[in-house]
Amino acid sequence: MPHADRRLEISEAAWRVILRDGLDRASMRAIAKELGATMGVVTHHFRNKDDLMLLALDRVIEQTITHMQACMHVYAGLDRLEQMMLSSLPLEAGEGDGWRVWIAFLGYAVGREHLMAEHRRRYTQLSEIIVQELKSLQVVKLIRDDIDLDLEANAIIALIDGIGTGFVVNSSQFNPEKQKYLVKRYITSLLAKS
Amino acid sequence: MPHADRRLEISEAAWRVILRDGLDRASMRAIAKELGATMGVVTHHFRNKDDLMLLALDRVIEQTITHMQACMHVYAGLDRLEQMMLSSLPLEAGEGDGWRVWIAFLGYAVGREHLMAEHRRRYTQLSEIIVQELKSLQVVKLIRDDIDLDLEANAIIALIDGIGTGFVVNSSQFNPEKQKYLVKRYITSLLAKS
DNA sequence: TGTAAAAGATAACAACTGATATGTTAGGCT
DNA sequence: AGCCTAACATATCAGTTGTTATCTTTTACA
Repeated sequence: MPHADRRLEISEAAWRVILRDGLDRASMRAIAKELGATMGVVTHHFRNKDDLMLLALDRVIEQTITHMQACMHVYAGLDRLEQMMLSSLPLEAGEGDGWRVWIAFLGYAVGREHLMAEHRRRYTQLSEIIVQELKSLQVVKLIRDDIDLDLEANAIIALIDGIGTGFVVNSSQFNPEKQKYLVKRYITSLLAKS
Repeated sequence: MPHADRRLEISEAAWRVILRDGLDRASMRAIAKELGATMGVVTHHFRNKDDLMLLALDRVIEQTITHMQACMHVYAGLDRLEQMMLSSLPLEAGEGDGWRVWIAFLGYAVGREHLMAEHRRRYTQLSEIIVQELKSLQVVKLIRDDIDLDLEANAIIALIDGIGTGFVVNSSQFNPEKQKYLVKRYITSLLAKS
């Protein structure tokens, strides 16, 4: 495997082309040009285009999960759940790029079962993390004990996805405060009655 | 403008190609072949490819809104809000196709501001309908009067989007009962205290 | 310093794209 | 019948795509 750093640079150039021109116009030539190089660089570091796109896609979700797990080490209890949810959202301006690329790839996966399976794999992975988080909150009786953990985890992902999608379509409708409010309100609905 | 019926047939063929092969592989030749005809049919009824895609996209959202407004005439009160939300969801098997095509187009709109603006237009339209519905429920004191209507409408759309997206990625996680449960639970959180 | 491998550049390829021009057929109207 | 227009078919165009092979340059190491 050639130097991983160069591969990352190329995948970042791919991101920029996708964001500027669209995923279907992110040809290997356009990506090389964005990088300020020729096609030879791209073909030397990637077997084929699918190989390149797979890395670009991986970096979207890996970034999310990494960011999320970083928050998990800092916080605890209900704060941790809140931060996990907030860390995925496009709170600050410019953080919408990850969401835009992700949506481009999700749309690209329609009609490509193997790519959709990759998305499904990541969804399941994310769901398991949240289930475990909810379970630990249930053990210490911070949230209700009659919660269907699997369903609740999927509902949380649905809420985050919905907000992220809404932000991509119309960023003005979800400023950071509104995003935080929706997350906090959701968590409140899970609290154990005291 | 040539016969509208034929244009609809072509746009339906486009849907089938998009669902089977992906949006970026829905070439005019592939669509014509799916229709059982040649390119001449497509070029005769559509100015260019954008014209075709615009119609295919319009039919996604128009279908949703039509379906929603049909429910609005039948039900009333809180039931009406519930039905409005449920009517957009992929409750029955095969109803996910609309969602799949919509997601394909949303991903396609990344990097194409004029297409994203079209999505934004529809989002706003949908939001206004829901705001009006919530307002009428507030007037008759069925839901709390301290609700930020704009934010709440966007939150409802976010929930629906999230569920729809989750269904497209992994249809097994949201069977009809779970979808209904999430919608009902959400509506419950809006109820006026009695 | 010499050399082998990695990195990159260039060129060519067949396949496919959207657009367009032109040829052919069918149906309605006078 | 004659004619005209919509509907469709066919062919061709330049441009772009991913892939591959073959060059040149740079880098690392002995």
